Amino acid sequence: MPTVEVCPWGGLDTHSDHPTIDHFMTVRTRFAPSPTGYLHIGGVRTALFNWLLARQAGGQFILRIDDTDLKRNVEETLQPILDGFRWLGIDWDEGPDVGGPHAPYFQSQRLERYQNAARQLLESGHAYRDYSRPEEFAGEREAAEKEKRDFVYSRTWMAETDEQAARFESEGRTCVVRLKMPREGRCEFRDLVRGEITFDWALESDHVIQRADGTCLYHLANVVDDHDFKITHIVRAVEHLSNTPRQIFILQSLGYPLPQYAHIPFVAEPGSKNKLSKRKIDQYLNNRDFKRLYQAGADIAQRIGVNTDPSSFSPVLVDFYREIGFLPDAILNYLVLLGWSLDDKSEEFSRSQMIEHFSLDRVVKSEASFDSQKLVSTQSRYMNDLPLKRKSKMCLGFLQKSGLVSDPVECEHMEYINRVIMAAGDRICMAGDILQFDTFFIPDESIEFEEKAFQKRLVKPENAGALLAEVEKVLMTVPEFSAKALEDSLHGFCEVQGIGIGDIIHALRVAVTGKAAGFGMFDTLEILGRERCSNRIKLALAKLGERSSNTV
RNA sequence: GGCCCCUUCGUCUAGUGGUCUAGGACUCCGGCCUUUCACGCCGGCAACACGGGUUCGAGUCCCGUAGGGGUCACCA
Repeated sequence: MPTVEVCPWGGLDTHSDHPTIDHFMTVRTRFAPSPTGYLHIGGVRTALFNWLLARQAGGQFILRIDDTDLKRNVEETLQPILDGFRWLGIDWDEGPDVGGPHAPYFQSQRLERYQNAARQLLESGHAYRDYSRPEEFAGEREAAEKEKRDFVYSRTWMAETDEQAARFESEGRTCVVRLKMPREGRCEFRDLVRGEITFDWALESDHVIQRADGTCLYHLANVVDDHDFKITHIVRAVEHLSNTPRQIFILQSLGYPLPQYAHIPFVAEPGSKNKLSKRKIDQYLNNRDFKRLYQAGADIAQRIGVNTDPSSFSPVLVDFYREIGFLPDAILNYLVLLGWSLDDKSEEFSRSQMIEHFSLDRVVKSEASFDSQKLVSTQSRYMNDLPLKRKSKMCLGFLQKSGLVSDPVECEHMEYINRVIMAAGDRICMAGDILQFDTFFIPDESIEFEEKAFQKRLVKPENAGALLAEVEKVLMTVPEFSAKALEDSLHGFCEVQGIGIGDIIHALRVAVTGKAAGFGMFDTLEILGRERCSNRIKLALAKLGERSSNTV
């Protein structure tokens, strides 16, 4: 078996120039997460590419659970992953919860299938019982390493007949099943992203596919399942590239057709080419942009009572974005451009546009670093395009979770919230940003004046207090308390006083909001309303009076 | 270390031998607008890893070198 011809179902010529889709067969792709308790952003990217391919071709996207080796509570650790996909709108046609014609979709429930395949491999001579003890096998490998030569197992403890097996067993040995890999020739296959790939068969070692206790290993399970589920395109991260020869060997030995392979680059760490990992958050936090995103998220999370421990709350995990009010479409748009592009200009892709335009032949080969800035920028664009109603609904959730607004919300209060959100405009990037404008939702007496701003705008300018007191009178007498009328009145006031509008507005802003920066001044006044503006100005003046009497 | 893969601005990318004096996006830096912040608008900085070929001509093809990454489990 020196060379492999890639030839999937339907007689598709994989060496043609149109490798993406075979119109004669249904495209079926899959994503096979391990139930780890969280959904990794890199995994989402891989799933997205698979999903896109299936949706584009009108095929199926399957979710299969790789739990062969896991003793932990699968249900509990799987749920966050399913929730994550649902939130993102990446739906699966077959898999957990939805079932399907090839059920079960949990590898832990398919052991028998793998054992049958192992038996078949044994019978056809493509695998053998190996009675070596672990230290014996390892010893051979270490010896090879020491002598700096390629390791080729001697197969000393290989049993191909029952007599041989009996002899080893009489020595008290137990056996595993190993692949009997070819020792000459090359394994050649075509990768939809990388082109022709070649490996020497002789360098592939005899991998174990079944343990002594009868349980089977990942590569066997993987290949058997992909075949059983009729997967046509294996789109996976490039770290699986070197696993492909042994999988092809299993496939071939079992007489199964080969799927199309596409090894996509993985998502790399910010500013490096290492694979993005959940465990290295502390290190990523040294990256300015990454830290900024994390901090923005943590600020929001703290106010709504979400744990901000970076081991479970981090920009590497999808949950992070859901917690702080990102839009799924924005995340998908960002991710689809991480390793894929349509042309030299297109940046915006709705779901349907992604489905329409995505193609594996435009996937790049090199790894793409995770860039939190660009993700935030994409999110910001999507948020600004969101209709007010949806934006308000998202923001309302955060106001309620932080206790700023009652749940359920009163109808007339909703109108007030809408006005705040409209005035905030693009200052709200993620929905949780609404909490930065909490000043509009607190009782007047709870207002806290930013110390620095208070000093600069109220304490330091000599006549600020007197001016502010005058302004308060003006506000009380304005016939209509609207942004437009307020603007006119205040401009008029400034003219009379012979000052610029800038001489009063900063003090006014600090007085009514407590903050140095915010939305348009007149919008702010209108939203707050006459009475609250007056209350707050009086509070500010009182505080100012306290100050001067203290310092005198 | 063996094998495999990758290498264009800080980042994501366009580019398939000839207006590429390398285009776009994000970031960054100026300026304008302005009552603050943000937006917006205008402008700017910034890249073909290196060395050999092939060719009239190379970011684009070939060969080396260097660098980076992945993988070499009775993990997935």
